[in-house]
Amino acid sequence: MKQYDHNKIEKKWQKEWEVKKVYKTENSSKKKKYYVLDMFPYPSGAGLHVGHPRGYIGSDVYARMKRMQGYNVLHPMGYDAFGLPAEQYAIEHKIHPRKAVEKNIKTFRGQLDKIGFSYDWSREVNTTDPEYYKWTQWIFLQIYNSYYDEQKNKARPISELIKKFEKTDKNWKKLSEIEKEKILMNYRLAYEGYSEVNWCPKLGTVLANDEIVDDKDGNPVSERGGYPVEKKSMRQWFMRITAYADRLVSDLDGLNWSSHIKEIQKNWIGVSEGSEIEFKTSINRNIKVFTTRADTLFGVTYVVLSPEHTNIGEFAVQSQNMAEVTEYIREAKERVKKEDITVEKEKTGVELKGIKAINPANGEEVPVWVADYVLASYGTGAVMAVPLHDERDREFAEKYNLPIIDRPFVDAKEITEKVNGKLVKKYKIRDAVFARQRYWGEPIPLIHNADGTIRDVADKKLPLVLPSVTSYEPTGTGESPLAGVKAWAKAGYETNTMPGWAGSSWYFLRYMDPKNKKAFADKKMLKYWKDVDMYVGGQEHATGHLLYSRFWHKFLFDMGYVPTAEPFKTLKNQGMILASDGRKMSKRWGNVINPDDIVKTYGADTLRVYEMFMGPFEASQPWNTDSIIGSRRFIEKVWRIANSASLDNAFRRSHSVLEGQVRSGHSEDSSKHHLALQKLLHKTIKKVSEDIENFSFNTAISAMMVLVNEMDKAENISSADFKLFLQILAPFAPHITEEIWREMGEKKSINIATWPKYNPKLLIEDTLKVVVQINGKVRAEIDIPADASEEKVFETAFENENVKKWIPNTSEIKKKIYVKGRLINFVV
RNA sequence: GCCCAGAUGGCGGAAUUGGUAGACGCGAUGGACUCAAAAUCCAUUGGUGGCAACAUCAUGAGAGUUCGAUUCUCUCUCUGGGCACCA
Repeated sequence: MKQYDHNKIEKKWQKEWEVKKVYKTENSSKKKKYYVLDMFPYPSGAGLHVGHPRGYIGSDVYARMKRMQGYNVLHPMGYDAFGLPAEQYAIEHKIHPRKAVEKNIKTFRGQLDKIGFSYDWSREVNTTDPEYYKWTQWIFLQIYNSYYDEQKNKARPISELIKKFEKTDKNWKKLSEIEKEKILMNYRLAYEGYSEVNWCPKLGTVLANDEIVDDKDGNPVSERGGYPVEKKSMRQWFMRITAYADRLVSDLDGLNWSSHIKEIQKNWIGVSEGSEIEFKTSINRNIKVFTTRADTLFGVTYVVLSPEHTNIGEFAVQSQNMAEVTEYIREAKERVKKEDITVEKEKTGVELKGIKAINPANGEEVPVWVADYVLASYGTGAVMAVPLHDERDREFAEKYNLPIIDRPFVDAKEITEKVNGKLVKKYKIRDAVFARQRYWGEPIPLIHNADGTIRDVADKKLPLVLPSVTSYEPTGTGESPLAGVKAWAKAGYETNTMPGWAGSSWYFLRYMDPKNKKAFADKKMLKYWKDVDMYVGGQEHATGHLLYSRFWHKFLFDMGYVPTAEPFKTLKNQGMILASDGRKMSKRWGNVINPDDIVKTYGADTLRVYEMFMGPFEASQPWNTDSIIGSRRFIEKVWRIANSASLDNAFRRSHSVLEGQVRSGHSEDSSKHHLALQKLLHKTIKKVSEDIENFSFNTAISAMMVLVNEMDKAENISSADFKLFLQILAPFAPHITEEIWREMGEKKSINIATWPKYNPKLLIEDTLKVVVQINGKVRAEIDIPADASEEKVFETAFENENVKKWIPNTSEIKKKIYVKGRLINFVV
C-alpha cells in the first residue's frame, strides 16, 4: 500500500490548482453568482495562529460546495493594512510602514497558502495600495459633497441643497463664501468639527481607546510608558452616521444575521421614541426637554440642565447664585476631562436660584438645577425630573430634598400635543469620528485655502498619495506627522488621515472588479455580483466595521452607485479558538499554536477537518492538540480504504451495487450489505449537503466518520460509490480527495466536479424500529413494516415479551399514543 | 444595574416540529498482533445495584404544562458577551 505522505500530496495539488487556475472566478457568466466573503485580515507582524483560519476554513468549505453545485463563486481575500500597529512597528524599527506591511503580507500569504484555500488570488486587494485608496478617497468626496434629504429620506448631492437655498433664501447669495461654507458644513455627510480626544502630553500624541490602560489607582495612562492621559478638544472630521440611524435599525429585519449581532447593533444605535416638550421659564428663555415618559408630565418636580447645555451661560448669569453655579460648571468640566467614564458616580448638582420653570401641563412652577447626571450630548441636554418614576431623579431628589409627588398618568401622545410638544426619535449613536492624527492612513483629499474655505482634490488628481516623511513619530502638537511635511502643508492639504475603518467599509465591492481604473467597480460587475451572499467573520466587529460598512453602503445605494441597500445578506460569526489553558492565544501568554506546525505534522486536510469538527462553528473552543489525532485517523482511514482490496474488487466490476444486484447474481448476503452501505452513503450525502448549507460542519464530519467506519468493515465498495463519498469530503479535505480521485482515473479536478445528489429512493426504509414506552419509559423495541397500520403496530407491540411482562392485561391500558414510525406510549 | 446568549459523561460535543439522552471524536481500561514498542484492530466505558437479564437515578438548581421535557413556561445559581447616568 502506498504511504500517505500529506506534505507531498498537498504541495503537489496546491501547485496544480494554481497553475491550472482551478478557482478562478468568471467575470461574467450565465451561471448564478454566489459571493462568499471572509473579513479580510489586518496583517500583523505576529502572523496567524490556529484560531485565525477557523472562519476562513468554514467559508472555504462553503464556497467549495457552492462551486461544485454549479455557482459562479466569488471567494476572494485581501488585506486591511492601514492602522496603528504598522505605524508603531515602523517607529520602533525605523522602517517605512509600507515595508513592514509588505513583509507581513508575505508571511500571511505563505501561511494561508499552506492550508489550501480556494481563493481567487488574482482579485487580491490591499487597502494601502494607492490604486485602492484612490477609491476610498473618491467615496469620501462623494460623502463630503452630499447631505441627507429628510423629505426623500436619502442622501443627495450638496449641489441640490445649494440650489434650494438659492431659490428659497434671498440672503443666501449675499453671504460670503466662508459663511456659506459654514452653513453647508452643518449638512454635509462628512463634516469638520471638534471633539474630545485622549491626549497624552508626555508622548505628545493622541491615543486611541485601546492604547490606554488603567494604572493601579484606576487613572487612565498610556499603555506605552504609563503616562497620564487627559481629554483635549481637537479639530476632527466626522461622518454623519446619525442621519442613517433609523434605516440602520429597521433594515436589520431583512438580514439573515444572528439575532445576537442584530441586538448589539440595535442597542448601540439605541433608538428611543419620546417627546420634546418646552418649559417656559422666569427668564426669557425656554428649556426644551426630551422624555420617553410624557405620561408622567404631571409628576415633574424640577428641571435639570446639563453643565454643558448650549445655553447654560445665560442661565448661570441670570441666577441669583451665579458664582456658585459657574464654579459647579467649571468643576463638572474638569471631572469629564479626568474621570474614567465607566464608574458610577454620586450625583451632584446646584440649583439655579431665582429661576423657575413652568410645567406646561398645569402651570406649576418648579425649580431649575444644573447637574452632570444629565448628558449634553443626548436628547436636548435637559430633562424634566419625575422622582417617583425615575430612579436617577429619585436619587437626586432624595439627596437635595426635592419633592417627590404622586400624580396620575396621562396619555403620552395626547399630552404632548396638548402642550405643543413634538413626538421625536432620539438615538444613542454619535456621529463617527473620521480622522486620526496619524501618518499611516489614507490622506483626506481636501485642501484648506488661505481664505479659510475648503476645496476638494480634483478627481483626476486622485489618489492623493501619502508622502514620504523622515519620521513617523508624533509631532508633539497632536497633529499628524503630515503637518511636518513642508510641501504638504504649503499645498494646504488636510493633515488628518482617515481611520482604519475607511478602507474596510467598501472593500467587498472592489473584489468584484479589482483592477478597474475608471471606477471603484464597473456598473455591470456591480449589477451581476450585487451583494455578499455569505459573510464570515468575528463578532467583535458588530459595532465597528459591520455598522460602518452598512452606513457607507446605504450612502452609495442612495446615490445610485450600488444596486442593494444592504451589503451582507447572511452573516456567520465563527467562534474563537482559545489556547488549551482557556485563555486567548497571545504571544504574551506564550500559548500560541502556529498552523504551519500543525500542517507540517498532520497535514492541511487534517487541520481543516479538525477545526471544523471541534464543535459548532459559532462557538468558542479551546484548542487541544491531542484531539487532532482523531481527525488524522479519519483521513488515514479514507486513504486506507482507497488503497484496499475491497475497493479494487469493486473497481474491477466498475458498476454500482444496485446495478450489480440486478445484472449479476451476487450472493444474497453480500448484496444486502451493499445495499445497506449504499443507503448509508445516500443518507450521508443528504446530511452533509444540508449541514454545510447550515454551517453545521461538525455534524457533517461526524456523519462522514460513521460512513467511513462502515466502509472500512465492508468487503467491497463500488468505485462509483466511493467517488461520491470523495466528492462530499472534498470541501473539507481537498488535497487527499483530489489525489485519490485522480488515482481512480479522473482527469479533471474533484474540486470542480458536480456535487452529488442523493437518491431519495435509497432513503426509504421498508422496516422501521418503533420504541414502545409504558408510562413514558422505554420497555421494548419492535420492528414493523414501514406501511403498517396503527392497529397492526399496536398488535405487534402486544406480542412483545417485555410488553406482556409490564402489561399482563391489555384492559389496564388507559391511553394509547402512536407517533408514526417512531414510538408508542401506553399509559396504564 | 440593564440587555443578549449559554450550562448535557473524565474532555470537545450529538439529539428533526416536544418522542429511545449521550451520535461522532478524544481520553481511559482490557485484549489481539509484536522479541518489544509504535501503528492498527476487537471489546468495554454516565452513576448506583446485580454474575446476568434487568432495574433505577441522571441534561446547572427548584417548580409547572404534557401520555412524554435536554427541547416549552416561571423562579433562582453560575459562565460568556454587549451597554454604562441615553431621561
